[in-house]
Amino acid sequence: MDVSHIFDDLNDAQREAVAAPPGPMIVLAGAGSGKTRVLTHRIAWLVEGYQISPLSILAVTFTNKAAREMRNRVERLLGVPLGAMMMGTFHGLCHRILRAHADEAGLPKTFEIIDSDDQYRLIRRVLKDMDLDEAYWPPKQLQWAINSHKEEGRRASDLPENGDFQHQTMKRVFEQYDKYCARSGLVDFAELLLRTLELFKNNEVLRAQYQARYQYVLVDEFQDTNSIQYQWLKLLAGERRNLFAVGDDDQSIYGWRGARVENLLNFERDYAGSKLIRLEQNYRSTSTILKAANAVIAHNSDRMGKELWTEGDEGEAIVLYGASNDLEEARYVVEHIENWLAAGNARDSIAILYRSNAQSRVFEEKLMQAGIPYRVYGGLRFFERAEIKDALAYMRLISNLNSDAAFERIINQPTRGIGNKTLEMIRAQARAQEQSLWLAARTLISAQSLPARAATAVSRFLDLIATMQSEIEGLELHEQADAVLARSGLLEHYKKEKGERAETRVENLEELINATRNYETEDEDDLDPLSSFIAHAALEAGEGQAAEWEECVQLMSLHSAKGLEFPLVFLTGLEEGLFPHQRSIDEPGKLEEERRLCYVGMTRAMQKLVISYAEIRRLHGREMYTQPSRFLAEIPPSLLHEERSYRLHSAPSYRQPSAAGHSGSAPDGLSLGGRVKHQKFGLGTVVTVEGAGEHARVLVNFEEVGSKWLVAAFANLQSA
DNA sequence: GAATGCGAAGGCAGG
DNA sequence: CTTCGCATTC
Repeated sequence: MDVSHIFDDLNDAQREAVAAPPGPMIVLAGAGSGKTRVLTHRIAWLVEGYQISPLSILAVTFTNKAAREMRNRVERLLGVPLGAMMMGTFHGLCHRILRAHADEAGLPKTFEIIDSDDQYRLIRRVLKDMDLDEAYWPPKQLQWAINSHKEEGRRASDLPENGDFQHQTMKRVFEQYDKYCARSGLVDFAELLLRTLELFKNNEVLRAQYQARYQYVLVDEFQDTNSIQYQWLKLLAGERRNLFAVGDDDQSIYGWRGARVENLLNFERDYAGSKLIRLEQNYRSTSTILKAANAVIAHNSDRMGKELWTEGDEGEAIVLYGASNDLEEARYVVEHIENWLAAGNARDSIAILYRSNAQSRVFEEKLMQAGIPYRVYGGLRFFERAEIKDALAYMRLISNLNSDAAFERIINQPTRGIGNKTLEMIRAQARAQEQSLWLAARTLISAQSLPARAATAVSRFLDLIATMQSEIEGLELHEQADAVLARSGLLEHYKKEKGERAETRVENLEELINATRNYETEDEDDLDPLSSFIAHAALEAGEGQAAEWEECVQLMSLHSAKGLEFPLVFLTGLEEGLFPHQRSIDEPGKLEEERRLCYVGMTRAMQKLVISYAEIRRLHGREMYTQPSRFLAEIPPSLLHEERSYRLHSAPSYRQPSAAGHSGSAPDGLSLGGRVKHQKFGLGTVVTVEGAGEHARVLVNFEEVGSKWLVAAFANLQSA
């Protein structure tokens, strides 16, 4: 048998990983070391070399995009379609399993997936029902807490009974929230995973069935798995222990989302005799870029150890640009882009990376002025837009009348004379009877307990939904969508609205019909097309903008850049407080994650890397003095070519991040993160410095009394 | 009940 | 600087 097409273009380490005998195995794959190649070739080798049926292989990824790409590449390698081979995201796979075994999992057949926005609304609803003040119980925090618990495999009933008041309340909200979900058949993202894990844990028959089916399990981006995902994988792999995990501890950047790098270390402990292979040869970047990235990441402790190298050229020095302010930073970046383009390079060879999405605006303005097409990743995705969510809510309600989230969203959208008062009565009824809003509304109408006007409006609405439900039955999916948009009055409502925004909304709605037309129901789904599409919309939020194939400069956050590569990369906003982010500075663990983020950013660059920072940055509508990021001082100076804006006030200070670098402008001795002592307030940390000289104000976070704004000239702060 | 205007609060990363 | 809830007015 000729298997040369599988092994020929692999290096030794890659070949060793691909050809390894079945059994537990970790591939520690550095950035640009051919991770996806190893995964795809491994699958090809299992199929051709070991004659494993593709149906016995399960490949798990984190994004739909990665799953699609893997499938395509394996198909190309093997030259045959993979058909029903299981490849997908954790969430997508769990969704399928739960659909197939809704009964066993204790879910209604028609359960629907809610995204984080729906979840947020729902939690606020619960808080209101429980008479809790949002000011004291921030819904965002509760949402975060609930999700974290679920990601660790804890349910409300697992929380201790005897915590303090805060924990007690948290527990109650959690309980109420889950009750609400159960009542309306809602499943959030974390629940999707937890439910499936519990199903496997508690149902031996089912577990055995899946273990028998998936004899080989492969995971991509293993460092991003959370606690239950890892348990899930272990359960599936079972006694056979054929778990092939690919990951990179240095690229673990989703700790805030529950990801556990420790899983990489636990793997070796849990699977005695497991094999570990390092891929350290990089095929992406110049040696200069790699040396710099290696130097930065070396400042982290708790690494599994890995150093990238390349046979490639040294390449150009990394440019480090110190700008006087954020506008100037953007000006420089755009100027640099113009030169690069003038040299004959393509626009899509360029990426501008930043820590937080808010930073994109300045770059957008300057690019627009220069007439350079660009594309911003992130931000509002297609299926997250208000008008699309409205349209989907109609579809959701039609396919599941008990969907309260959908009901609330559209009962008065477009306005049909049902106000808060009426809605509140329906809610009260629903709460009292523990039934869905739909049922509650019906009850109220038949009991004639609503005012005449409201009753007419509500029964009109109920009739509308019921009529639509019967009208669209049996139609093609896109005809259903079309009918829903027309009958609901949504399209008309947005058409009547004036302004540019309304126009894009109408366009988006039309795009939604296109999306339904192109949507192909997944093979093994036994759902009706409409429900299938709704689930698809929740699981895959879609691109930030409708696909424009014009060649564009790419703007994106560091997080969304993971897995991508560009000849020219701008790594911007390297300032203390921004990158590393303020909320990460005090905790060593979080700081290391920021450093990994920096490493991810640097290793995106193939030929040229430009790093920049600004001395003054406008943030949240305030001008702030900033200090160069500590990460800059971690790059060997010999690899850098420094350029600076002539307007800079002071000598470069990034070499000593802790020293007061702005003696000319910032008040003496006060630097961000510096420890100070105030006569009355005691010890504290400088959080923000604003203004200069006599007018300088500082925000100090005091240990005893919290944050206070002080005028530096009068505060008489001593450095401590 | 709907439209408009005001003040307070929140502000990171992503599926 | 924005968004969102709330109160006021129509």
